[in-house]
Amino acid sequence: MTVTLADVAARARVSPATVSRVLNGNYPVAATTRERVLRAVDELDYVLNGPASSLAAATSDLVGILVNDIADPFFGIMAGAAQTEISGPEGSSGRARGEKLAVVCNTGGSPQRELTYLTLLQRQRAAAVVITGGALEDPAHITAMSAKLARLADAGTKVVLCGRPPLPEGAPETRNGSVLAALAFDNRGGGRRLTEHLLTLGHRSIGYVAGPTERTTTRHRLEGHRAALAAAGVAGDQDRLTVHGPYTRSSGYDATRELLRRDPGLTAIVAANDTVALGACAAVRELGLRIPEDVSVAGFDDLPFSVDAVPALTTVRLPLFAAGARAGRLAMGKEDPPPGGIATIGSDLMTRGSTAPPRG
Amino acid sequence: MTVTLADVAARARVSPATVSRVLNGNYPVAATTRERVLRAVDELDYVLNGPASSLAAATSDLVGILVNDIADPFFGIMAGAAQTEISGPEGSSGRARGEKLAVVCNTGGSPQRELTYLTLLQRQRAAAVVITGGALEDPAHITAMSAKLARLADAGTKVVLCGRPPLPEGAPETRNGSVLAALAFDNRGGGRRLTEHLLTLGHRSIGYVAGPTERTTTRHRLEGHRAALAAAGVAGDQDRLTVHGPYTRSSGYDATRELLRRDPGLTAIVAANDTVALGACAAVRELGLRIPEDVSVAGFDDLPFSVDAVPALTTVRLPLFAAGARAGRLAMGKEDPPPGGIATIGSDLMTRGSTAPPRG
DNA sequence: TACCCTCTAGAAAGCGCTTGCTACAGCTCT
DNA sequence: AGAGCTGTAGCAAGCGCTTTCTAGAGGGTA
Repeated sequence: MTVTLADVAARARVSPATVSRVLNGNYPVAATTRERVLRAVDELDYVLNGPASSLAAATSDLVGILVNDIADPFFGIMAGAAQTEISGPEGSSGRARGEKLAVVCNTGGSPQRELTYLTLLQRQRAAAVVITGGALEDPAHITAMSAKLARLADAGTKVVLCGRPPLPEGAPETRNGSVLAALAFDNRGGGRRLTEHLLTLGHRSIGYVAGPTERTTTRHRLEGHRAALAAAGVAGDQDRLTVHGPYTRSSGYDATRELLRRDPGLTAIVAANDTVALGACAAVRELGLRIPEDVSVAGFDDLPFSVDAVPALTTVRLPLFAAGARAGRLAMGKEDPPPGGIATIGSDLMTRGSTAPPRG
Repeated sequence: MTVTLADVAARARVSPATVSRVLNGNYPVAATTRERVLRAVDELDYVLNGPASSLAAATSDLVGILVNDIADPFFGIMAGAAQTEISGPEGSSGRARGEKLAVVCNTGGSPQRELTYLTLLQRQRAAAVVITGGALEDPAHITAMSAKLARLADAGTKVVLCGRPPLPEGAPETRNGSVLAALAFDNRGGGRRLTEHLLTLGHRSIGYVAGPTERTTTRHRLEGHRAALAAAGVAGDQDRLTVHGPYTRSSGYDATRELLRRDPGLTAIVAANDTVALGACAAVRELGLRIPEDVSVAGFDDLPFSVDAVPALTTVRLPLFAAGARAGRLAMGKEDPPPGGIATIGSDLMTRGSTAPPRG
């Protein structure tokens, strides 16, 4: 049988209530008594029963972090940063006050799974939930998400969005009220500056390898791209110069071959993110073209490996770590939410070797 | 107030016991009754109280996956695969039987945090724990881990090691018995084959950028490397040709500069993993040397980006996804443990463009 | 018709903790 | 010296489920 609070109490010759209070540190206990209790805890190797504790206290110390793809450093960096803030600094004992169990849940980009995880976290009476990454723009899913988040908020769970725009405003109950804070990346602005950079270099025929359709991230980056083109008066059938696909290397590879097949005169390829850009580079090279002499290639996110690509990838840096950490602090109540609950996180254009003026 | 089982029972005009049985599906309930209950659940938007359920049933549906660095795809791939097996296929409702909440916990490589997470999971009465990645070879930590795992096992938590060698055998109670299965990568063999490949190409002066000391992964890969050298009769002060550092790009960069400073005649650099290799490549290039003409560079793991390095990285492929998935199945009891609870997972040498015969 | 199954459903006893309230010892204050 | 604090500790009532045991209904068998 596992050791219970009562066993510790018996050993320390106090009541269970006192043991509980020593462990929670939320009630005055005489130093000598505390000492005795802690010794008993150690001697018996007692570990609190989490479910019982959560049930009685009607709260839990679980904090969920939802990510679209755990194998993608884009999410890993944000999640890791958030987790650091939530779980406390390295070396903390796990017995301290305010310690939370930060866990990351991998939705695989599936809206269904996203909802499932939220339900499971609701079941566990999670203290907070951090949802990272772009959202699916399907009306049914948005409605379901809004309802689910509202219920979570009702139950006292703090909801923070990180790298995701706030919920669209809808019926009163589905308004953004259930979300403590939304930290949105400036994908539109980043996309625009990136394409402006290419335009400044002299490019006029630019292919775009977009992310999956119906995702906010995809749409915003693409909008920024097209806004830049429009502002520069670049005409052309943009739909023909755009191919959608998942955020994977092979998608970048396939899409780039397709784009260069459609229009061999392209002088630049903009990819949905760095991973996709890597695939694009591979495709360009395979066609016997040089980067950046024949074709410039650009990515987005500035993941760690991007600077090591050859040539180094021109991309848009997103402060993933800082954003994740901030989301973590918000979830822990260690930081005040931005005014209106919404903050836009800026992005930086990183100009590197993979982009250059087009030939002649 | 949130909706409780009793509310649902009242609405469906049955007893709470019946509702519980419908939800758990572990007791015969007449079809019409079940129908009525499920309708009530839907109408009230009822979500089970996890802590209460776990308390009463003395089990929980939490499964923890421990990783050393969540921002590293090495762990992300394994964790994602395991999670897929544990959480069920995409589209499952979360209400189905056998559904578990797979969560990943980021230890950041800190032994302290590793233990903390295990305690927290023990608190939650986790159904299973998957521990990924190499272990720290500190006697005190090994003892603490063994004791902790034994307690987890006692409490009915299944423990699976993935990409980590079995616990060293010690006192009876700390024997491997508490671990359901250990899936260990053949780091030694992979390291040996990699170096054999370089030796076959003709290299005799090989620098080694090792991982952090006191880690099983580091030691095994290095042992493989040295075994190959010894077998080929290559002499030399190997300690001088080895530099330790974390599994990061900058470590690879710094260590490589140091190695080439110590011995400018090196014709090859073997890195602890692909990320480190990327840093090594950057350093080599910065010194005005070409890869592979002047210096060959090799990595380990075959992470997705490695094939896109220029030149593509010669490395050792580890079946991360398959191993993670298998660990997940073992944790779920969907697969029988290997004989003796220990399985060694093979590795494949991937010969690519970053290695070539030395000059002259 | 009487008896014994088989099915379903309910009553109720916890699961191990938290916390509001009560108790009382030792002081301070008047 | 009596009243009123302050500081500690215990009592006991739940928290919302699960599950054992009990009970009644319907039906087959002798």
